[in-house]
Amino acid sequence: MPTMHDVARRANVSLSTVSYAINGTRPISEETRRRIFAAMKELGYQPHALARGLASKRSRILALLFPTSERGLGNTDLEFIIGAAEAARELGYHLVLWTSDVNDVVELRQLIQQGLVDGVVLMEVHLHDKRIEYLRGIDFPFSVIGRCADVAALPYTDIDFEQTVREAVIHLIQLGHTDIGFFNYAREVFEAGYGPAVRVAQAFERITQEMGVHGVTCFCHASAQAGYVAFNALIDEHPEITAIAVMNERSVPGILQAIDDRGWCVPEDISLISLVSSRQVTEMSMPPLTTLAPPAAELGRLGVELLVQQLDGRPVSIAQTLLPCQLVLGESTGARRQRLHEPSASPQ
Amino acid sequence: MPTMHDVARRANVSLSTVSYAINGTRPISEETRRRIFAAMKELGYQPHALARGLASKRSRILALLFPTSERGLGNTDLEFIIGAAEAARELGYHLVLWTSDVNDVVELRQLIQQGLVDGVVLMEVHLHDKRIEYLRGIDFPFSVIGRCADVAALPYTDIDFEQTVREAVIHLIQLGHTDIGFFNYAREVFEAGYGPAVRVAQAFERITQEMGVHGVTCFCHASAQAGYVAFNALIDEHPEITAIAVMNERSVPGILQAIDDRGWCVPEDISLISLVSSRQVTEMSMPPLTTLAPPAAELGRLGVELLVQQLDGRPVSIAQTLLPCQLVLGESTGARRQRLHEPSASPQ
DNA sequence: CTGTTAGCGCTTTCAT
DNA sequence: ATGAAAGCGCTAACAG
Repeated sequence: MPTMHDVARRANVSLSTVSYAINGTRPISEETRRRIFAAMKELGYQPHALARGLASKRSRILALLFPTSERGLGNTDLEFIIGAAEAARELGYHLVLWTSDVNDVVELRQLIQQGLVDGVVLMEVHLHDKRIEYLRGIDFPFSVIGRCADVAALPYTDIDFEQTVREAVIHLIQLGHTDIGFFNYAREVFEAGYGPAVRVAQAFERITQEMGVHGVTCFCHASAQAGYVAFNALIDEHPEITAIAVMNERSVPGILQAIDDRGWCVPEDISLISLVSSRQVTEMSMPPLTTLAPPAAELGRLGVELLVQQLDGRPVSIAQTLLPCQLVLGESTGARRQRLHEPSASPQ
Repeated sequence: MPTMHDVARRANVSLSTVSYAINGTRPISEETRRRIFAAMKELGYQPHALARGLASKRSRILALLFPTSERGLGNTDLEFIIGAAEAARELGYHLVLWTSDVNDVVELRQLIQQGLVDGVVLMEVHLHDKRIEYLRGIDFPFSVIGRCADVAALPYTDIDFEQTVREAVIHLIQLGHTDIGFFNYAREVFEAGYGPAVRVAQAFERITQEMGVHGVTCFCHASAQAGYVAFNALIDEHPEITAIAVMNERSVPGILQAIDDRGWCVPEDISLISLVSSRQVTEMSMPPLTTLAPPAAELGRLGVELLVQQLDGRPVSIAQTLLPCQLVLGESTGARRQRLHEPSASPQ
């Protein structure tokens, strides 16, 4: 494996000149740089990452911290990760995956003290996240996918939940729906202050009111069974509802089943829109769901870019970005119509 | 940030003694090692990963090569990754995620030449994989999740497709089914020699024959629509079929819809079993599917362990492991029954 | 059992 | 515009 020394000799220059040529850290005559790069190519030279990192005190390695044990990683999380990995690569960084508990500051400190990484990207942040406190305390570069409570000077990227809900509601209104149900996460999750649950709930209230339509919120655990039960309860109490927005994709199969059991059809008798579900997931439904697909890969990408911006010392003026979800039309939403069958409390 | 030098002075020993104490590379008197570790603790010392790697020529960093553009990321892939990441951590290694094209040997070479990683784990290998040829050629440590054609001396781990199919068929037979349909991937995929498609097909043929039941194989693209069409075609031609095993989970929603359109019920009129689908995916169906869930996390873990074994110079005698899928009972399989409604070629 | 020292391959002053 | 040389923090001969 050729070293810089080999390149230097072959190009008839000193070792340091090669270094400067590679890093562009100081002017090199055109002739010299040509020779150097030629020598590099001939030798198939690649700078040694560890040596470079040790000498420059910049490893060009980032860590992506993602808690494993949380609420079960979904399909979207993989896209985050891939997005982050690709962004890192394009920016000339390596990405190491670091699975750890959300609140385990000890492990985080160990990771950082090893001097391996220049900065970290956090996923699944809590509203009051120990890790963020710690990183702020020691002034170690980081960025966040999601948001904690105190976002002052926090470099983060997150989904624009306001826009997401607005677009969903507008879509339904345009189809003629004026009575809209909303399935949030379970009440516990909401009350624990899980960001997305809270933000979407607030947005739904505000926007339905603003638009002058009738909105009914209900909480629902992340399971088909819960969806089945919750749907029936909701419709029994609010038979006027003709469209439902679901924040909680795991409950969708149950909802669909409940609809079917009433002898209803989607979207003829009721429209269904999923609120932050990836295309992949919604395509697994029959009929394929209309959804507001989250920009998962972009979020991962942006998380990395935010971090690299800091590391490369560029101005980080606007380091807070909200990304919109994108309306993907499936076959689960349609024009409001009079239902052929009267709703009945018990199916069949 | 304290260095080894600091520890040495505080413990009143030479720098090298600290090194030896940490690495256990040579005997240290109990008294001395006590002092050293005390000093380390007091200073909160952590060895510098880059320096250590540079000096020892072992970075303790692994790369997970993850081809992104292939056949769309599945839910299982994330579990692979997590499994691998956790295993690496437990073994004292870091894991960098390297997304790249399956056939891009150039990038792989660049990665390796940087000297950053001690070895690589490959995912999504092809039967004739350029990367494997390359790695074998330069004798660089690696392991494989999946299998290529020439497995001689190949350190790999993969799903035991034979066992998977056998268990599925037995499950169905025990429920009384004797006419079983099998949905493979698309014909092109099969003919291109995609390992899982080929292996499962062979296993299905052999096992149904061996068990003396009637098996019908069909190919099907990975979409709900394809599933819908393929199911109807299959049943029209083979109305005797009462159970179906699906290798291709993306077609399942279409199959379910087709069943429903005939006025049939799952599992009363027909049983459905999914062949290598994660629990997560099968739970999204209504009813939840019976599946043979792949040991995704274990595969990832094992891939890393296989690699680390080589790196740590342990005997790698049995470096080829097949892992079984696990039968997870859903509600999509049940006893064979006389169908109430006669099958009809065109639904409704 | 412990210390001394020469690198690992590169960056970066300090000179010229 | 280029070179020489001092480290970065650690490992691993070599010496005792």
